[in-house]
Amino acid sequence: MAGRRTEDRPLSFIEQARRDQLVEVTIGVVAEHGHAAASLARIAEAAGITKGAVLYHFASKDAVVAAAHAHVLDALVADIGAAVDAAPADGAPAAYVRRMVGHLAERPDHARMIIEAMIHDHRPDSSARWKPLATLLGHAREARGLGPGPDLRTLAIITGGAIDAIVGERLQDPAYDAGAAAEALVAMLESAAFA
Amino acid sequence: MAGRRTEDRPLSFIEQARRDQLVEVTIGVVAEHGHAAASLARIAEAAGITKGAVLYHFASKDAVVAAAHAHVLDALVADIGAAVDAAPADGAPAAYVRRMVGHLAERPDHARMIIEAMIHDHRPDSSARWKPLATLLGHAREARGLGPGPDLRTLAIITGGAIDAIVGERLQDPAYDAGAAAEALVAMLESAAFA
DNA sequence: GTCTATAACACGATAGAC
DNA sequence: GTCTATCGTGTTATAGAC
Repeated sequence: MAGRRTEDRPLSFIEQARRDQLVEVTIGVVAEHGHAAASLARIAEAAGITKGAVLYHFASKDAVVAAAHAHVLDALVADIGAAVDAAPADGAPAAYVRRMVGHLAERPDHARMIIEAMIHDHRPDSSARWKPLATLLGHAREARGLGPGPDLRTLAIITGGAIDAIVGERLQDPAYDAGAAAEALVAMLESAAFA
Repeated sequence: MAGRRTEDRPLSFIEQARRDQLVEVTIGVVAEHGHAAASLARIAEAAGITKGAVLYHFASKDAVVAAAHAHVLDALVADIGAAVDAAPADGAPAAYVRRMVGHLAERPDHARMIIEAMIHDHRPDSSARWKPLATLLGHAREARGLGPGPDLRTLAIITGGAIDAIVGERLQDPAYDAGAAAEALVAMLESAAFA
């Protein structure tokens, strides 16, 4: 054991910097080659160091990829959370859709990383995906003084899938106007939810 | 070269049967473990033969998986094509959505195989996905005597993504009513396309 | 803190026995 | 037509030099 980290002592500044760098290049590698082809050798090469050095800073290859995944997910929830909090209750669903599309369209690497991660653990609790939007839709309906309407779970699932497809199209065709598509989706969603 | 097939002579009946069996088990293996983990060894084990025997019937591992992919795709397009052809022009988009959700909900293995395949070649021409539905929407609009409306490409992309999400939810929660979700989606689509 | 060297294994594919 | 045995490569991870 040549000094390999096992304890939970605080990270030194330079060690934190190395980890940040590795997370950064791992996002790029996964985005470009996919999760399956993101080998330790490729990550190390992209970072300009050796495989052994990577495994000094992280316990395993999966730990590197998990850290990269957590990083992009944190950025996503922070951005969407701020946008939703800044919107009035009856406009929160629209803000959610707009910011989700905007965030991922602005960060193609993050979008691809999230897609790859959703694929890799192929038993993700899908309710984690649609619950937040379903909750926002429920509150928005209350704020507008409306009674019960169409199934919010289905509405949230449809909207989530539509967001993925818009972002995916934008990834493949950078000329595609994802913002306009988001507006079309918002119009469809509000017309269905607040009919 | 121990008799390995390289020519295009017709397949014998038993050879065709072996290929069909291998395609069948490969669909199951890919659906369960994912494309990346669908190794030659696993496919061979699932079929009850050895790796060498698999590679006698197919030129490579990729050829086995490609054959399995082609099989599920053929079944999909045949089923959806028949449903669309049987519907009137102004009802074709609804028939497309209903049959797509129905077909994939009834065949979880096929659905997972298609998902995995879309992931694997991660530069698929996405227009192949939305063009057919966009065309149906255009014809339906003409059949109803309507003028130009919202962007059909975006409408088709949104609908396609929503279908994927509904099928995905159904895969994870077999109790989820995919049929009702398809009806909700059809209502949203028609209200947006034929407004 | 980073390196080299290597262990131990899974992969796809081929060769040749039977 | 199917087998065993094997080659060559790529993989994660560890051990130990520096």
